[in-house]
Amino acid sequence: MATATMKDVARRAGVSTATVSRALAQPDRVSSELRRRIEAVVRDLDYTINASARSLRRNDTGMVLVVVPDIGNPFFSKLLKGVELQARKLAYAVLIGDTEHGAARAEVYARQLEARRADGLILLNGRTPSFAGFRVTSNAVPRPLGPRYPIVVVSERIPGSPWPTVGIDNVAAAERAVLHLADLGHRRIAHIAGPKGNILTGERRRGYRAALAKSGLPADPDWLVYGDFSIASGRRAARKLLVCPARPTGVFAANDEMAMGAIVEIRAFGLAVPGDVSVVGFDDIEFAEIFDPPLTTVRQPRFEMGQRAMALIGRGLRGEALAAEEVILESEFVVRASTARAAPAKR
Amino acid sequence: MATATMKDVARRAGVSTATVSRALAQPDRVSSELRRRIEAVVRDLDYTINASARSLRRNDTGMVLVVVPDIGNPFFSKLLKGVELQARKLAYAVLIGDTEHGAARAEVYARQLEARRADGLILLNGRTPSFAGFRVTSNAVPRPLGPRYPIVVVSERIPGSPWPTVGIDNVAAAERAVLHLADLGHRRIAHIAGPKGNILTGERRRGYRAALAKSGLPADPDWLVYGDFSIASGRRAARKLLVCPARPTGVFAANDEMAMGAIVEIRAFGLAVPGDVSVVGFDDIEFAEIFDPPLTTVRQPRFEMGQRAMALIGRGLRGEALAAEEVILESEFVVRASTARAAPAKR
DNA sequence: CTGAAAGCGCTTACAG
DNA sequence: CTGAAAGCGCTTACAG
Repeated sequence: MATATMKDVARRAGVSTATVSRALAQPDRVSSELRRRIEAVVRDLDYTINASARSLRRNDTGMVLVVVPDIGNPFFSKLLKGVELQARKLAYAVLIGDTEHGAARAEVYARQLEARRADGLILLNGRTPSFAGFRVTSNAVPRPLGPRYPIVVVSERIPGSPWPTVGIDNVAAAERAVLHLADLGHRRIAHIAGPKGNILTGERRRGYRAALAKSGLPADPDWLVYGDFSIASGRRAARKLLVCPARPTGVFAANDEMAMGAIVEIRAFGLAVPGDVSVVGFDDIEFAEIFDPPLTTVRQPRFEMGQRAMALIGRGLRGEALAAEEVILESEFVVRASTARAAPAKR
Repeated sequence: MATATMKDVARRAGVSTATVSRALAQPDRVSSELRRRIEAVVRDLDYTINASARSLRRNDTGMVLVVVPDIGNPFFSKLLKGVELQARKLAYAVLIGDTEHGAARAEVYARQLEARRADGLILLNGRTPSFAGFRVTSNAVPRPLGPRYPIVVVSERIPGSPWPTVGIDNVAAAERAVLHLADLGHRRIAHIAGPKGNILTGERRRGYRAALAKSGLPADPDWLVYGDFSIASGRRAARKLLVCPARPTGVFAANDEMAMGAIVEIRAFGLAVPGDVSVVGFDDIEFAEIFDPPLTTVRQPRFEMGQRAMALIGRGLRGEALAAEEVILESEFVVRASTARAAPAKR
């Protein structure tokens, strides 16, 4: 049995497809008698509109695409809920694409946008998709000059991009986290950074260095180790730090997962957290609070970040031009039990 | 500047749109000279096919929809990666819809399928969408008899549904978990169950009861508490259990988050885990291993579940009829440090 | 190997 | 308030 089309509905209701279309999209432009009749037939035939046909005709889709580097990361899932909520308010559906940290997948999803399968794009992966209106064509004419659809960047800033960005002040937040360790008397403070290419890595590392400089603390290159935001990489990083000639007593990790991994490894090494080593994370994911010890960390307003991003998309969708403004939301430093005063003996 | 269409490409390459279409979809059906010329123009104009137009014409979309009850739950995110991997192999893109445990959102997403925005559907939320070909129409003729697109159910079985289901044997896995506690000498074993309507809740509760019966252990109604799979609900449940007249020494939680929440609360109460109370979880999410204590739990082959589900969809997409078979994958019981022998004094 | 033409299922000015 | 008709951008038998 073939799916019913609008034509079937029209025939059965004894009206034109134009009227059916109106009855569904703008009910008050149709007499109430016809509307009722049409609605009955729609139910009867179990009619559902063909989204492709409507999209083709109206040149919009009612969908927004969100490109995420890793859907398994709790940081993103909460943010996505914010996007969803706002999208619902605006009557848009959200299409999520997981790039698994890869550029190839990111291109695949971005192409969905180019193919007009979505009306807007939220980028969480810090990459400019190659389409995005920047390509210089073979005859050296840069075209088109602007994107044809709203794009908003979240969390992982894309320097020089023409799109609005929603995020926090990572440098300041990182600096504050490290100053907290310094205030507690720690003088050998290490940093477990994110992956090297990542923009957040640079920003948080900058905050780390600034705090060391401000506090007059040394910056031993051994104390800077790179991870990839995973628990496993936090463990690996900690193993390196633990065998440093000058072992750090404070560690600032660029996210909570790496902080947790580090703590597990520090304890396996026979040291106490925070007794021997204090550890600070970043993000404040749900598990941070119930981890042992509960993690001192930087809380990002993840839900709000998602909401704001989608709200911006909504404005773009309504025809407003989106400037390259930066929306900087407040982060919050949350002190829990993974940090403590440095042991006097160690100083 | 308007987006280039196939017509623009055709004109500029001096061929018909038919040839452009072929050059893009079936390159070897076009002479290599033309193919090259067309490809150059495509690059030049930055042409991307209009997915709506193609979908409308070909009556397919190259997309598969996955309906998830909660994208923030690590159980699902890993499963989604399995879906993604397999989808990529089959050249399909994955559209994820988060229902946030609600029926309303589930309907919204399911409607996307009805509207032909996807070619197949993977249901992780244990609900039959109201469309799905089961509705009885107003004139009492049940139609259509079968779904018009492949549907696969994962994890949360839908009893009586005509679709293939991928999952584990939850009853057996739960029974095994509880027998583990019984074997350790625990005689007062509680269960933190999932939410009441959920199918998994019933299955795991059944396993719990079967194990008690087999071990000749009492089943105090006070020891059965319902949660909602969240950390917070695990904490609430533990608070109830801790004030039972006959306090349990073993707890089987229906997922890892609730187990973790319970452990936090048990410790806050002044008891040791596993010293005073042993706790078993379910799922083996990433955090289970680095939790303190590392969680004894049931490992579900999440990635494989996703892969298998998508593989089934793939077969359906190739025209094969999908039977209502159950694909039962092996789970694994993982013993870690959250369980220990019952204290003899307590017996 | 290539093109002319029909048609996928809608929406929307336009006319009445 | 309603309908006839054009057209959105593709694909694909069919003919050559």
